[in-house]
Amino acid sequence: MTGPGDPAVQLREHLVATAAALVAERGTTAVTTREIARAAGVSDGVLYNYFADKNELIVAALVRRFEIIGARSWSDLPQPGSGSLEGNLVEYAGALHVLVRDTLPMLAGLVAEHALLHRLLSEIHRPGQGILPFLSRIGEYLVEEQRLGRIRDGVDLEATLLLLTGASATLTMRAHVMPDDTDDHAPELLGRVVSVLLAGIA
Amino acid sequence: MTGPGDPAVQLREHLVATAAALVAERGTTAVTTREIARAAGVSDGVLYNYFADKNELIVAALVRRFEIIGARSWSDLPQPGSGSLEGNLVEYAGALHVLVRDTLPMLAGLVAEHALLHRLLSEIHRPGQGILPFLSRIGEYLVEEQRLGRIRDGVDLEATLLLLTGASATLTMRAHVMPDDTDDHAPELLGRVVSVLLAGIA
Amino acid sequence: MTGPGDPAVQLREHLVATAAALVAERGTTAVTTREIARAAGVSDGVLYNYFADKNELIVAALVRRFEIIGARSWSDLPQPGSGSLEGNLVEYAGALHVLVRDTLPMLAGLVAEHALLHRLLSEIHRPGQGILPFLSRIGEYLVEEQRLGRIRDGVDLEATLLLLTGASATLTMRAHVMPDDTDDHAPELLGRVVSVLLAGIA
Amino acid sequence: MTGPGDPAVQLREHLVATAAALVAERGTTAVTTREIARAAGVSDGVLYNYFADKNELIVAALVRRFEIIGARSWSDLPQPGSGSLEGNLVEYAGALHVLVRDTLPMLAGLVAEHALLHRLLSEIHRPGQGILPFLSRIGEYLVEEQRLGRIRDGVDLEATLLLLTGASATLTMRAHVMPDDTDDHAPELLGRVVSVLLAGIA
DNA sequence: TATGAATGAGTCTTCATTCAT
DNA sequence: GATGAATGAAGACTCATTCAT
Repeated sequence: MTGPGDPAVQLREHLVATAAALVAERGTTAVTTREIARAAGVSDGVLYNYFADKNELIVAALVRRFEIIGARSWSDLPQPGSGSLEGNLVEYAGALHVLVRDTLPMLAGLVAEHALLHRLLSEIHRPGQGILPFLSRIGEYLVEEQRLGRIRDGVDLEATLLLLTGASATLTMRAHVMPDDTDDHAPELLGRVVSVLLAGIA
Repeated sequence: MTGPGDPAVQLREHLVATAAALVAERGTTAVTTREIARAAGVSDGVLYNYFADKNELIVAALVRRFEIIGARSWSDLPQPGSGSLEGNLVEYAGALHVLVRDTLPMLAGLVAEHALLHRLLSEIHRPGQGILPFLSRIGEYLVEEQRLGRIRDGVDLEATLLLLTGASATLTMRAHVMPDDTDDHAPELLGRVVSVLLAGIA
Repeated sequence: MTGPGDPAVQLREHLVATAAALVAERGTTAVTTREIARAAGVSDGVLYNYFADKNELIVAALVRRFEIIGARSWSDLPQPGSGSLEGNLVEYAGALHVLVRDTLPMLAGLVAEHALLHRLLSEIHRPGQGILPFLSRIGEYLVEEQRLGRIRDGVDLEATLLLLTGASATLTMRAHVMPDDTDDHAPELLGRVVSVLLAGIA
Repeated sequence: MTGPGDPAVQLREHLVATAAALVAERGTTAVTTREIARAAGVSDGVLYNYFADKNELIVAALVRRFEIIGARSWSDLPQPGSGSLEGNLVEYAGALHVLVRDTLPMLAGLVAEHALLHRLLSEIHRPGQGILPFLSRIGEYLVEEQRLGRIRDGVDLEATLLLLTGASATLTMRAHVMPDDTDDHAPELLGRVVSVLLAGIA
C-alpha cells in the first residue's frame, strides 16, 4: 500500500532532495538541520520522523546526489570499438571531470568526518548505482579496447586508469581553487591529456 | 625594533606552529580555539592579540603546514639529466603523493569552507613559498628534461604534468577511502604509472 | 447505553493497562505518550480522545497499578486470632515490603511532581480502592488482635503501625540503593524486626 | 593560591547553592540548566566552565544539600548514658525525621534515575560527611546504650535501628502526602513510637 | 472515532569571542 | 600584553499535543 504517491514518501523525498541541494552548495557540516527544515518548508522536527538523526539524512542526500549526477554524466558514453579511441577517452575523462566537479564539495566534507564517510560507503556499495561502479565502468571500457587491439597489448590498464581519472579529478581541483578561467578550458585540456597518454612522452 | 627575537613575534609563531600541528591531525573545523590555546600553553584570549579571528590563525597555520610539508617532500629531488628519466619521475610522483597524503585533511576542510579557502589563497600567493611553487617545480623539471631530449620534442608538458600529479593525488584519495591495503602499494603502482606514461598506450 | 462491553470503554481500559505496565517498569517521567500508544497498538492521538492530557492517563495508570499490586499483596493474609501473632505480623510486614518494593519507582516519581501527586490523591480517595485502605487493613488487624488479647492492652496501635510499616518500607529503600544483597535477607530481617517489636528493647 | 576567596570558587559555590535550592524545591529532573543559570544570575553556558555536564552539578548540589541538612540535624544529639533513653531516642528519631523530610524530594528524583543515583553514591561515600554516616551514628548510639545496660542484652540492634528509622521516614512520607495536619504532630507521634518500641507490644 | 504526520517550544551542550583585571 | 571566566547565539534532538483526513 506504499508507493511513490504516498505523501509520507513524498515528504521524505522532498527532505532528501532539499538536503542534497544544500549539501551540494555548502558541504556536509555547514548545513544545519534547521536550514534543511526551513528550505523544505517544514518545521524543525519533521526530519526526525523520517531519519534517525541528521547524519542519516545527510547520507541519504549524498547517495541521492551521486545517483543523479552519475546518471547524468554516464549515460550515452561510447561503446568499445566505436568511434576513435582518442575521442572516446576524451569523453570518458570529460564525464569523470563533471562527476567530480559536482561532487567535490560533498566528498571534501566527508574526508574530515570518518563516521559519515563510512556510513556513506556501506550505503553506497549496496545498490548497483554509486560512484565506484562508474570507475569500474571506465575500467571495463579499457579492457575491451585492449582486447580489440586499440590499446597495445601489455599496457598496464590499472595504471592507465589511474592516469586518466587522476588527470580529470585534478583538473577539477584546479577549477575549484581558481574558478576564473579553467573550467572552460577543461575539454581542450583533457584532449591534450589524452593525446599524451596515447603517445607517451619518451 | 621588531625582529625574530621579539617575544611577541615568537608567541605568534608559537601559536601558528601549535595550530598547524592540531589542524594537521584533526582538520580545520574540528579544532577549537581553546584546544589551540591549551596546547600552546597560553590563555584562551591571546589569540586575539595576534589574529583578527580564529580563521586568520587557521589560515596562517595552513600556510605554515604547507611550507613544512613542502620543504620536507621536495628537498633532495633529482636534477634534470641525472639518473634515469623513469626513476626521476617516480621520485617526483612519490613526493607529490606524500605531499597530498599529508595535506589532504586540510585541503578537504577548505573545499567546504569557501571563506577560508579564499583567505588562504590570497595569503599563499603573496610570499614566494606555498603549494603552487611545488607544482611549478615539477613543471620546471619536465621543461628541462625536454630540452635535454629525454622527453620527446612536441610533448605537451602541461598535459603531462596533469597526468603525473593527478595519478599521485588520486592514489592518495583511494588510500584515504580504503585505508587497509593501498598505501604500501603506492611506490610500486606509481612505478607502473610512470611506465605507461613514458611509453603511451596506443 | 454505556457499559463494560462498550468498545470505547474497552480502549480506555486498554490504554490504562498499557500505561500502567510501562510506568511500573520505567517510572512516570521516562515513559512517552508515543511509547504508550505503540505498546497499546494504537495511534499517537487516541490518547486525547479519552484523557485530557498525558498526566490524566498517567494518574489513571497509577491508580490501576496500586489496585493490581494491592490485590495481589493483600489476599490470603492471616485473620486475627489465627496462627501466632508473631508469624502473622511477619506476613503482614512481608506483604507491605512487596507492595512498597513494586510501587517505589512510581511513588518516587510522584514526589518530584507535585501536580501529578495531587491529581492522584484526589483520584485515589474517591473510590473504595486505593493504597490507603491497605494501610488501614493492617491497622484493623492490630485492633482485632488487641481485642483478642494477643496485643497488650494500652499499646498505642497507631505508633505500632508506624513502626511496622516503616521498617518494611525502609527495608525496601535499602534494597533499592544497594540492590546486591538485601532483598534475599528481607524475610529473615523482618522476622527479627517483629521479634523486637513484640518484646520491646528496654 | 586557591582558596574560598577565589572568585571562581565562589561562583562554583554559588552555582551549587542555587542548584541545591532549586533541586530541593522541585526535584532533580524538573530543574533545567537554564533555570539554574537564570536563578544564579549568570548566562546559560557558565555551568559548563565548572562542571562536566548537568548531572555533575546536580550531584554536587545533592551532596551539598545533604551536608547542610545533615549538619543542622545532627549537631547536639544526646550522648549515650546521658538523660533518659526514651528522651534520647525521641531526639534521634526527630532528627532523622527532619533529615528525611528535607531530602525526600531529592531522593525521590534519584529513584527514577539510576545513573544519577550511582554517581551520587560514589560521591557521597568518599568524604566523612554524608547520609550514611548519620545512620551509622544512630547505630553506634544504640550499641553504646546496650553496653551501658539501658537496652536489654540480646536485643537485635539492627532490627531496632530499622524500626526506629523506618518509623521516622514513614512519618515523613505521610507528611508529604497529607501536608495539612501531620507535621505538627510528628514530635508527639514519635514519642509514642518510642514508647512502644521500648515496652514491646506482646 | 481513529489515525499518525506535523508542529515547535524546550532540552542539554558547544565554542568563538569579549573584556575586566 | 596576558589572562581566563563569562557570554549567548547556535546546534542537534525530544516529545506532548494538534488536526486534516
